[in-house]
Amino acid sequence: MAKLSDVAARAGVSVSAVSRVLSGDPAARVSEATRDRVRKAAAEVGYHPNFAGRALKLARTDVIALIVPDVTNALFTELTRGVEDEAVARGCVMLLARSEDMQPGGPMFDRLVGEGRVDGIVLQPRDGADPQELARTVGERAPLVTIHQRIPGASSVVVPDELAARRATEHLIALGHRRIGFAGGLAGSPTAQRRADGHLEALLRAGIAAAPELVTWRGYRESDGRASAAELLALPQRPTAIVAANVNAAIGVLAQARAQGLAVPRDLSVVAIHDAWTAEHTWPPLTCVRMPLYELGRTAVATLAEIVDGGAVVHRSVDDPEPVLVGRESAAAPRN
Amino acid sequence: MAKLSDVAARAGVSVSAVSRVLSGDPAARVSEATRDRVRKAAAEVGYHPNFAGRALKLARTDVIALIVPDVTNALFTELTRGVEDEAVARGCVMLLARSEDMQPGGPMFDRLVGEGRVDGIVLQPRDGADPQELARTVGERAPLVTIHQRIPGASSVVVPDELAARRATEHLIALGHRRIGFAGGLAGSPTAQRRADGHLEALLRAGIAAAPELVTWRGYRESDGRASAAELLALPQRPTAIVAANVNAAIGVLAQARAQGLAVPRDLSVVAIHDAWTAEHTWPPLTCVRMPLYELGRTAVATLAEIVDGGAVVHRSVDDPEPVLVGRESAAAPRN
DNA sequence: CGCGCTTGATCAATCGTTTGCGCAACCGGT
DNA sequence: ACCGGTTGCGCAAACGATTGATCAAGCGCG
Repeated sequence: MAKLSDVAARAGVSVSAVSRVLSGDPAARVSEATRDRVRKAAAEVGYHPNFAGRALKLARTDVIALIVPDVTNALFTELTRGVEDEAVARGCVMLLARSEDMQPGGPMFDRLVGEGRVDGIVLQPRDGADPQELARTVGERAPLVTIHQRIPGASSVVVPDELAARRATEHLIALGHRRIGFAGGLAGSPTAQRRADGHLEALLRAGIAAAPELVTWRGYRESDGRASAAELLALPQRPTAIVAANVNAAIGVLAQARAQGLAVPRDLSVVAIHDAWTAEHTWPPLTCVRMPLYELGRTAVATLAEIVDGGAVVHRSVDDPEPVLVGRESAAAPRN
Repeated sequence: MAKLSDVAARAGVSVSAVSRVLSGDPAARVSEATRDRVRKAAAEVGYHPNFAGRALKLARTDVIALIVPDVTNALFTELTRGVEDEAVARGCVMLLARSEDMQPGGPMFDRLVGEGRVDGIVLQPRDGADPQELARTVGERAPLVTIHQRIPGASSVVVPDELAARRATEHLIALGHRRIGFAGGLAGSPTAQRRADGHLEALLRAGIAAAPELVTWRGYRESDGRASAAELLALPQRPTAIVAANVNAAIGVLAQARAQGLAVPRDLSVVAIHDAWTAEHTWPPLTCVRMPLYELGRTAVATLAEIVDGGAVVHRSVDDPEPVLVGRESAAAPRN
């Protein structure tokens, strides 16, 4: 692999000159003729600055880690794209990690931050993770931006969960539903709380009395959604519609409905919060409220960059674009 | 962040001594007393060797990249786990590459290999990728192990595609099916070829005449499976069962069957090659042939390590555990 | 007592890059 | 011709870890 001194020799100048030219410092005093020769030589030998040498000198790796609970979750496609696009735009490479492996305090995590392999971390904590502990194990050791959730001392970025849930419920109300179940996330989870709030707000605005038994707190996974649906559909007076707080949970809701012989949307309407490509392939295709996850990813990286550069802790909500309803076929008017 | 000299100062020895103790070289001549003091001091200051310094000196980063066409594909969960486990076992960090940019030839890829950020690459080429071109853009620039597919000059690791397909078809034959469709992968793809071969082999062994119109070559995605099913189910004499060469395609097959009002498995049996958690949540849950993808991942990394250490190009097949049929509810005896 | 050998530890060079500083050469103005 | 001010470039010192070379003791042995 070509190094700086190779380029220097080829161009007949010193390594410092080459470094200055290639780093593109306009304040550097190098003649245009030399610049040309250097650039030409660099191109000829296919020079790329050695990562280790650079990182050692600059105390910076231009690597940021994105840690999510499960990389194969279709929901993370958009988030990941956003993170990566913004990272690339800032000249960084993204290191994608599964949080099972990257448990703060775990061996891999120690290597990442302890050995200085990354400049900063964008973390989406697992539901149920302890914020205090995360603050200790992560926040104190590396620049950190959390997603969906705040932890003490770290910046955070969220999406308008409450508004999205409200939109979902309002859509069902507009279709004529009055008894609407809510298949929510885990009780402790901040997003679960916000989404439940949004749902209740919609009911309130429509003058519909909220019934506690119509709200479950089981989680965002497929099996959680299925359990939620089983609970809601076992109610004496069955809901005619269910808002699933997560698109994966919604898939579980569909499965449970099918298992009970209920046709969607004829017997039960379903609206999910979040959109993902999987929602197009369910039966019926899921009506969703799409969240600005791509922008969430970009904003997270931008925020992280501020922290790395010494900026203050900040909390942002990504409100543009707004959550928008994507109508497919899982929601219809109730069959009186 | 604590460095070697900090530990040295605290233990009252030189940096070289510390380095030798901490690197665990048994040949190093250091007294047991000093070793203890060094280890104690290192633990006290929480020393982790600086990545950049180490990489610079050793010309090695202990990072391997796993490049797959699409990280959110549920199929990659197992593969990724295998790769990561083996990487960790060998003291490496796995860099999971997602974007189109990371694909060979993209700008990020150039940074990865050009800047020496990774020691080697485990690559699952996209279907339809040109082997010659990959050999040029990747194989010549970094140690490389490919998955599922060979490219010139690089080691490769595969799973027994042919056997798996044979098992799938044999299962349907055992259930009594005689007219069996095969929803295959892209025509040029080596795995598609091997799986189709296995399917035909099963028919041959059972003395069933193969009909070319019962084999499609559309690809592994959901939409491909759907198109394949549409094609097969439009045949004058409809197959009573379909083997989907990929679990994602199988989901598409289910969707198409449903769209045509066919009940699975009453009107149509479906068996998929590969297993993934998504297969448990379809309707009906998919009968699959599970492939040793976790072991594939581990073997790929082990093979890559050999190459990095100067080993010769080698081609392996992961045959343990064998492909095994996971019976769920999408396959049954044909009606009448 | 001196020699060779082993043991325990330090010195210093090295990896590739960046960057503050110094040093010529050259400019225009007196 | 002299001189302050620029311009163009190279020298050399970091950054943190590894490792061959080196060196001072200590020991056994004749």
